[in-house]
Amino acid sequence: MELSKNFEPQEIEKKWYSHWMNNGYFKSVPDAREAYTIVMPPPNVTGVLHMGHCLNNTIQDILIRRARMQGKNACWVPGTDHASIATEAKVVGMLRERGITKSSLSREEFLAYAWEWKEKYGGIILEQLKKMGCSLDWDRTSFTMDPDYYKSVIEIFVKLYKDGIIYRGLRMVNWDPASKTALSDEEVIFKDVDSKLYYVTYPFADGSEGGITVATTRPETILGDVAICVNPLDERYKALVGKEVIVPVIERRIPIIADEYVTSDFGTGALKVTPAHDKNDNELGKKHNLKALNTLDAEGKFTSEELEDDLINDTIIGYTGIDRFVLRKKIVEDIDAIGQLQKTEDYKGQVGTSERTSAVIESRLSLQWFMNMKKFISLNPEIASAVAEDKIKFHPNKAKNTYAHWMDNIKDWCISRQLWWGQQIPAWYDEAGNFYVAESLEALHNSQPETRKLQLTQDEDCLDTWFSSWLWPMEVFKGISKPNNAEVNYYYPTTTLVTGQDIIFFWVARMVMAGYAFKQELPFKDVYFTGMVRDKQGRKMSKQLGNSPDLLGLIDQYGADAVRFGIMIASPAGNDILFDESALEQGRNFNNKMWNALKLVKMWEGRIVISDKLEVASNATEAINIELITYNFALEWFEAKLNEVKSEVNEMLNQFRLSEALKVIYSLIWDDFCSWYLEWVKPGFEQPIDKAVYEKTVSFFTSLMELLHPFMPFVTEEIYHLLDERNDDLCIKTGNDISVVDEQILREGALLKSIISGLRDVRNKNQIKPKEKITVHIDTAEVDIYKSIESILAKQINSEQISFVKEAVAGTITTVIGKDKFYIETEQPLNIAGQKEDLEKELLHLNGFLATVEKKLGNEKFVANAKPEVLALEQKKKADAEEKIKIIEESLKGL
RNA sequence: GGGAGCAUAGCUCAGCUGGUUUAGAGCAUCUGCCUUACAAGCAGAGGGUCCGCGGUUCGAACCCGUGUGCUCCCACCA
Repeated sequence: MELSKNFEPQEIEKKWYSHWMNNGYFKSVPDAREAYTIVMPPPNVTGVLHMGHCLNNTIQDILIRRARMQGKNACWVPGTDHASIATEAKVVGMLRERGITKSSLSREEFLAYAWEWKEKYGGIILEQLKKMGCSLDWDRTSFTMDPDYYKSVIEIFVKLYKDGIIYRGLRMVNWDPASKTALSDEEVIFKDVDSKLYYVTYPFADGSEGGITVATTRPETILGDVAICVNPLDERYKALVGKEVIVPVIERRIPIIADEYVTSDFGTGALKVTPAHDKNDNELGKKHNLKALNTLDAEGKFTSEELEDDLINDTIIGYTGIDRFVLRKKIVEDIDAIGQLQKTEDYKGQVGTSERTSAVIESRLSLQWFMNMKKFISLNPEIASAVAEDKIKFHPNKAKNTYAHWMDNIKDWCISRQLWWGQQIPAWYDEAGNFYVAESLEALHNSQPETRKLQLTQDEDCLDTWFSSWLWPMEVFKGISKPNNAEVNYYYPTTTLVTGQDIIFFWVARMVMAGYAFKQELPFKDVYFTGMVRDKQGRKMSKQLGNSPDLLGLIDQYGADAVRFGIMIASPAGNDILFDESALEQGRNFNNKMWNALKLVKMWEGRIVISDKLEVASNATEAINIELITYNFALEWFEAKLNEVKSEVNEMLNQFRLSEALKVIYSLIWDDFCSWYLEWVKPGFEQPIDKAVYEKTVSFFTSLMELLHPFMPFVTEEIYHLLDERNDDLCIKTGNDISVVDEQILREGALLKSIISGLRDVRNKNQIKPKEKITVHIDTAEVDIYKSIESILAKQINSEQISFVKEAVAGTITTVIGKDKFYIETEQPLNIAGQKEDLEKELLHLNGFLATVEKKLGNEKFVANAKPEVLALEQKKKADAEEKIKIIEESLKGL
């Protein structure tokens, strides 16, 4: 079969993915084997695959494929999250394009559109994961609004309500005016903004001269002011406390009060108090018994509904319906016009924005559902201790602190959202305003028959998305809807969770809570936190910057394996990765390298000769024996190298050091296998190859593919099948065991490599043409070792003859490698000065080195305190250095 | 404002228990090669004040202190 010049991934990827699927390799059912379970962090149904998903899912696939090849029952569960805010926003946007407003639709009509949208677009991201080679058990695909899942969420809500953990209350919440819903604290992102500090004077109500000046960043809330507050110790204002001032524009009389909360050295030391629009002001308001006057509606526009009628004047009526930011400018102008604006200063502040819509958050007084987190955690103390005590291990470990800190400072969780897309809150209101919580209306009627007579309407709101996703690891196995079923008992707790650090609070912490609270068990044993994928310059990837590459385009261009390689090779555990397309090129080149190695091996296929064993025959000629010894050396060396790397890789993967493991495999394949081993055993042009060498080579190559497969599944599966006739697939191959490493042969291999490199360097420096053959005379104490590597050495440095000598050979290039002297015969003119310079440079280095060692050994305290093995090592270093120095000095004399 | 982390070659990073040949890898760079698997390649080379300063130690990239510069998390001083 003719193999293409380069590896061509497209067809091969399609072929193998469907082959794996057709054979059901990714399916998992409980059996006697140990389970290895990963639940995929469910992407939003609105999502398209981006670099973050690519990193995250590549890591999961590596772990799951490795587990599968270790003979474990590997189960990786895919799915999507209904993502209430994000999806509802998309659907509203889609409807707007069709000229439909959400408000013109009933809840049922809107949800019909939403489901339609979900069916159409919701699966795209999962299809894209197939292109990456992700070995997910697709039969288990779940959705956080599947009927059973939905019911489970409701059930948990009712349970927590009955336990007194969920409550309803009027609180200051984070209000997103764009999506007109409350948000949890975690959904608010603070951003630095350049704003202004406006100094506004409130004149005294008694008509006396002057007034009190406050500094505010939010003049648009002035109409809701109910007091001015100063620090009780502030000498400037002490006398004014208790006086009344008049709010500009609205002309309301408000008192000056005192509270330690106010810092005297900020602004003017006087604070305007607006309990309806600021969390702190609200607290202050409660403490001092002040009214909260709301002046902004759900969309952040001015409303005068709560203002006293007799204060409403034409100016205020003119403000009606004006957006808060426009209103800010307008009010400032109006205050300036009446001479009460003292000055304006630039000010750097922070504003909270919505994680989903980026709208600036309003603090707003609102009736919402909350979860009492302190109480919840106190009932399930393992939530905090499991992570602290490493029952759940975080990688990197530092995430533990973040988790602990959040737990210690946890606040109540606002779980209601003013949205329709999501699990509707199972609470019903009667006409008197009482509410009843139950799984369903029917359940309510059954448990409280008297409610049958009431006119009940269900709460319009739905639950925070994370109130459903926290059940993910158990409910994908129906752990809530069908408690203790065989599947959940087998797969839960799951093994490893791979996710971004950014959702440690949103999701990871809450899954731990749910695990202990609802199943009395941890949800996973290890959590691998990935960093963020940034661009080459370290910037976050974002649509605005346009620096987010098109992942599918990259897969088309480089192949999925190359993309997986590229994202993994520069991906230190838990740190951000700087994505650079050149890493993908490296991956593509790596594919080609392996492909070309395959081509070489396949070329040998037709010219295999049999020599039964690679053993030195007593009756064979010396030349043949040397050849055999050489083959033996190469085979044994690579065998040892392979085993060494296998065990390193194993250790690294156990520690989640995936990037390092990949680097080690890359180097094993490219350097040790291709550059060294294959060159060593490669027969001359159109020469035969020994059967045993051929078979060993195929077996090595196979092992390499096995080792690499979790990282680069397609190319390895393809090569696996092209190497030999197979009736199995690499994807599910198990038993790539590690044998004992022969350390001695590894040392000899290292020596051989250093001599080859050293002599090639001599050739380069002396401008010996690649085609020119040289003759090498070696002065060494270890002729035996050289005998076993002689023919490899000769071939690798293009030498026609190697001989062993005991003294300098005249008219040759002299060099020293290790403790051996080499004399090279060449047709090129000798560059004595150059050789001298090199030797002297080496001598200088060795002398410097020797000096440091001698200094150590000359230090009595070192000799007295250092461990014996350290001392012995230093002595060996000294002896070695001295020996080498002697050899170089001798060589220098000979020049 | 509080906390965590980072700083090693041009770039991205290893360096795990302080001692393992006066610091390692990949990429990039330079030199020479179209050598019959591979120029998306081969061979070789150069490149470092381990952020500054101070300390502990027989010995420090590693431990401690301090300064500087970055990054992240938490916290609504209007």
